[in-house]
Amino acid sequence: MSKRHLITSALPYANGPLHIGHIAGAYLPADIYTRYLRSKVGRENVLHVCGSDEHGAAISMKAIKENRTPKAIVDQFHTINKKAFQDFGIDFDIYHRTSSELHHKTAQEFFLNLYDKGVFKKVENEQMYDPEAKQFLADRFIVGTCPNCKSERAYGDQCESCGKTLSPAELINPHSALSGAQPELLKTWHFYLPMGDHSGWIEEFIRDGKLDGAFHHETKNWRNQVVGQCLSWVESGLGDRAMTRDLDWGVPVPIEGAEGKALYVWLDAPIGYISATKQWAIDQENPEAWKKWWQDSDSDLVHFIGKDNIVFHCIIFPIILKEHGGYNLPMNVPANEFLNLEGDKISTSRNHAVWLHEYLEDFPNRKDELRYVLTSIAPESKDSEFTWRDYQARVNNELVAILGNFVNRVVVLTNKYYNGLAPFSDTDWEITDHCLALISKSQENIAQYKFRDGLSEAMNLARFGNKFLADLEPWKLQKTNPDEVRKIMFSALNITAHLAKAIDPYMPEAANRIREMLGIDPIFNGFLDGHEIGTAKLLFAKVEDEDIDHQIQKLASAKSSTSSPESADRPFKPNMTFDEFQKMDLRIGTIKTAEKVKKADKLLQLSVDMGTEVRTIVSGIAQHFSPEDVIGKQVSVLCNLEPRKIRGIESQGMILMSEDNEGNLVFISPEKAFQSGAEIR
RNA sequence: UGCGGGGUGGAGCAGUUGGUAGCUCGUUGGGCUCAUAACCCAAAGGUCACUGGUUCGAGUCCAGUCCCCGCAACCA
Repeated sequence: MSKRHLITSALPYANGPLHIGHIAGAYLPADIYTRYLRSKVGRENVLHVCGSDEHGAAISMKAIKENRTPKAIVDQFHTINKKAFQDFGIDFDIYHRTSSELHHKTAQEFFLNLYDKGVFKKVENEQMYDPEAKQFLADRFIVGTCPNCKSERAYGDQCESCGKTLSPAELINPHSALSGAQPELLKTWHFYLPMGDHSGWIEEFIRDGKLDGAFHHETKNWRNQVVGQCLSWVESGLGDRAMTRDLDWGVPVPIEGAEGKALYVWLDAPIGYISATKQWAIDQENPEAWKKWWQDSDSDLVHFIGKDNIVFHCIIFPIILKEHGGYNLPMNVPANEFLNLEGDKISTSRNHAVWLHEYLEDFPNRKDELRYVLTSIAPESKDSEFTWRDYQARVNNELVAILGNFVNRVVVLTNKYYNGLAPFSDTDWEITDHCLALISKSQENIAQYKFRDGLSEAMNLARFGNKFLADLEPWKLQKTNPDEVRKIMFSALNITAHLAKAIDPYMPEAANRIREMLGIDPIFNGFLDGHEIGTAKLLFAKVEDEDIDHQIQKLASAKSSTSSPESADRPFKPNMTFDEFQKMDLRIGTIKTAEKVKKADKLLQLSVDMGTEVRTIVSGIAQHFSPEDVIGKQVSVLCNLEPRKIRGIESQGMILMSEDNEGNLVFISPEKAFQSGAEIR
């Protein structure tokens, strides 16, 4: 009986659509791995689960900002993303969601199990509460004066001026970053996971691949960045981590007296893999079937994720699974690095992204082209980059010229010489063995999570085919030795059939089209005498310059257009009184000196001549202007802003700037040279 | 500055336990014409970021320096 394989793909967060970075990072490698395994050990022994992650403060905040309900937001993106995955052909057995009742129940059961075992520490503390927004505030959402250095810009978790770690209660004059209201200190309590208690076995698990002293997995197949990041966490000491939040959007903590508390989203989300499996089992009308995937020792668990998720999947979730007991721990967590786009990182807020659903619209019937390119450049060991020119080059020079062309020549020749009836001959074992060797090399690479290498081995089969034809030149021999040509074409057809198998996990549609042309099934045992093949159809079409130009333009205009989510919605602020306006002391100043502030990328320290005095002002413009650029410039200065220490330097005012949608900055300057200190009214 | 990852021919990347530096694309020359001006062959092109060290021998190990990316911080 075959081993079973349970594959999970990171649950996409349901607050936005999917882009190519998500696909290249987790879903495409997971899909390739799944397809490979299904062909190897049978469909019934492989399960691939995923779903929307729909909880957490970020969705809650987005809902408040957009004046919608959290449910409306997650419904919207769950639907969009589910459809995009389907259209792209990611082979999930189920795409579930964490807002479902089944998930809530599952997560609560999990929590209770650990709670009863005393795994959590209940810690009482006082936490800031925003009476206007009516919610507890995360530490980062509280601003106040640092008790240590008196900086007024300290956050609830840390003061950036002196670097001291703080708790919100220590802040002097704290206020909410949400509403600006004075937060109240209310008593609350939370359950914490003392991760430090587990660091011993976690370290052994990550470093040596051992669990409870016994062999668990091969560490050499784990990626550097995964092992490195986990060990660095362990070495710097695992702390206590709160597993509950004071939040009304999430899985309620199922304990009496815990009303208004929800499970921490990172506790709840990975359990989503389990509840997804349960839902799948229910859909199969075999509700207990999920257990064999999660609990049988002959089932392998693999998590596909991006690098931002590493510690949650390699440290926190394993602790939870092990403490619960009876669950398998991951055999591998092949986390990818990040994919950049046209020289810049992908950014949802700046709309610098290639959205999956838009690609599918703009390039209909070209899923495999994107799968090919994203696999070729997958950020397996370091960040990599997608450019549209590269996409075009890879499709035209590799997919079209090497793969598509080879298949086309074979099918065209067979039709031409034999009227579509495959010539029958003895199997050339040298050729066949070579094909099988390439296929197994390709598959070994997949098994070791080296998808780029595996794809390249599959492509080598097409290269081998082209060379085979060029070396033997059947089109020349046909006139003098047609018998020999029959042998050659029989082999060429066999190579093509093997090629379909080799590319199947990577490009399932192209593989199917090859099989259709050859008239064969996925399980192929050689051509029989009298086998009929179909007519030649092009596997891939060239990508034209204008398509690429269009995409590049689209990216450029997306960056500056108001369609970006950040800039689209910038309503005017409420009216104020003339008195309030008069409180502002705005004047013209002239920049005399400028220098970069040490240890801060973005800060310039300026001295500004205000006529009667010279002021020191620290401004966050270092990435846009060098000191030489700004010396001598006349600018608008807000003079009576409360002085503030930034990086230890007191800033005595604020330079007024304007910023466009691309993030470019300009000074607000007088239209001609003017007297320093002149008032602006 | 803290943590992690990385710096290899024009571009994108491999280089396992140290032993003549590889792959894909591009470039140049040639061949072929069955094929989506596709395919095949050949060539040019690298002091493996830098500096020291260990070694008979280092891209590969050790130390230091510089640079890039992500996270963190900063952006009054």
